[in-house]
Amino acid sequence: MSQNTQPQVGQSLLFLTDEQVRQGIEAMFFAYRGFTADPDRILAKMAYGRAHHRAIHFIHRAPGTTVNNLLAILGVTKQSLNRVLRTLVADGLVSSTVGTRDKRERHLHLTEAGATLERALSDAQRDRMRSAYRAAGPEAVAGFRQVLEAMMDDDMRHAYETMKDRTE
Amino acid sequence: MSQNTQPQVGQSLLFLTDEQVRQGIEAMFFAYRGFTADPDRILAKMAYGRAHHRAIHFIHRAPGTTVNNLLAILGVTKQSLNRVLRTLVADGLVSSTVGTRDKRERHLHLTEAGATLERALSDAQRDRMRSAYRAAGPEAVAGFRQVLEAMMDDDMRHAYETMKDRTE
DNA sequence: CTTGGAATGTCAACAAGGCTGACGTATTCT
DNA sequence: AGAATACGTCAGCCTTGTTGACATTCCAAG
Repeated sequence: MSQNTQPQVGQSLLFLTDEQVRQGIEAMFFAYRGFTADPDRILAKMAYGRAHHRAIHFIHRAPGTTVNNLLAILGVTKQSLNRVLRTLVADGLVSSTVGTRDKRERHLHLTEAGATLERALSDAQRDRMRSAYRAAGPEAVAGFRQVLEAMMDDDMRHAYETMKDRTE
Repeated sequence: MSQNTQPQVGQSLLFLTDEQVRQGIEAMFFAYRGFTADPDRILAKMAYGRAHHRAIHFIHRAPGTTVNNLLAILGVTKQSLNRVLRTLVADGLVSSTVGTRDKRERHLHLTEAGATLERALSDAQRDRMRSAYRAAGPEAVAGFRQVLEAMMDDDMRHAYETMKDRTE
């Protein structure tokens, strides 16, 4: 674990000290708390949690997505997602319509009310992200994204790239 | 990645499109999953969860820390932390000793067994972080850290800086 | 046409890990 | 002496994850 005691190795190796890496780990931990803090505050006022936010986010992002697809993106069991989805449908934030080609599938869309909540949540989260971006600058943002992408599991990176490409 | 096709407009405004920011949000979501995946696998084999990992991590990081201090860093209630701490002490991974200066305080340390688990967990997590760092390169890492720091709440940034400085 | 399998949904039970509120005990500070 | 602090604990609640079992609906292959 304790590599890099030789001085001449150059940054390409030197910057990877355990200490450096662990600071990254802690930064990730603390930053994720900030990342979720604002939407969490909004959600707490209603009877919703982070799971509802995630569902709403990705339904907004990929309208008409199927339950199975959403399952894969969110990485939870269908029972777990179903509980969340049921309340969202019951509360009129999400519509679940039977598929036309394959009637076993349900296609999920946000209703007006759902879209309104989505906007409130993502505005809050984007504001923080935007000011972090602004504070750090464009090059930092590029690096930020590069490291995050390299940190993902392969299948998650694939899901991420797919969604990314949809709007580029 | 493909904004800024107009060269002269200036990155300072252009790079902050909603789309760009939202991709950052999703990158953060997917990356955090990768970030926790490896330790989670280890912890699942024992009867432990992410909460135990966090406690162990910060006790390792700040040996002798008090319960109150740990509370503040982790951002949970003492009841919640106590539940975790109780099992860790009972299992002989953490020692809790009465303070010398102030006998109300308990100072927390990892035992040998606790340190061994800590190493296993952080090795797994560091490996992923390290390879992400390596893939992205030193400048990307600097940017990554800058954005994360800008994303934290003020008090968390303070806690983070304090711990960072301890070893610099 | 029947049957097997896939996609979806539902019910039940359970666990982790957050939370609040209340209370008790040491200890320290004022 | 009395207030404040640090810690532990009991009890109860919530969200969100898990398994397991089972029904329904539909597609497709035999």
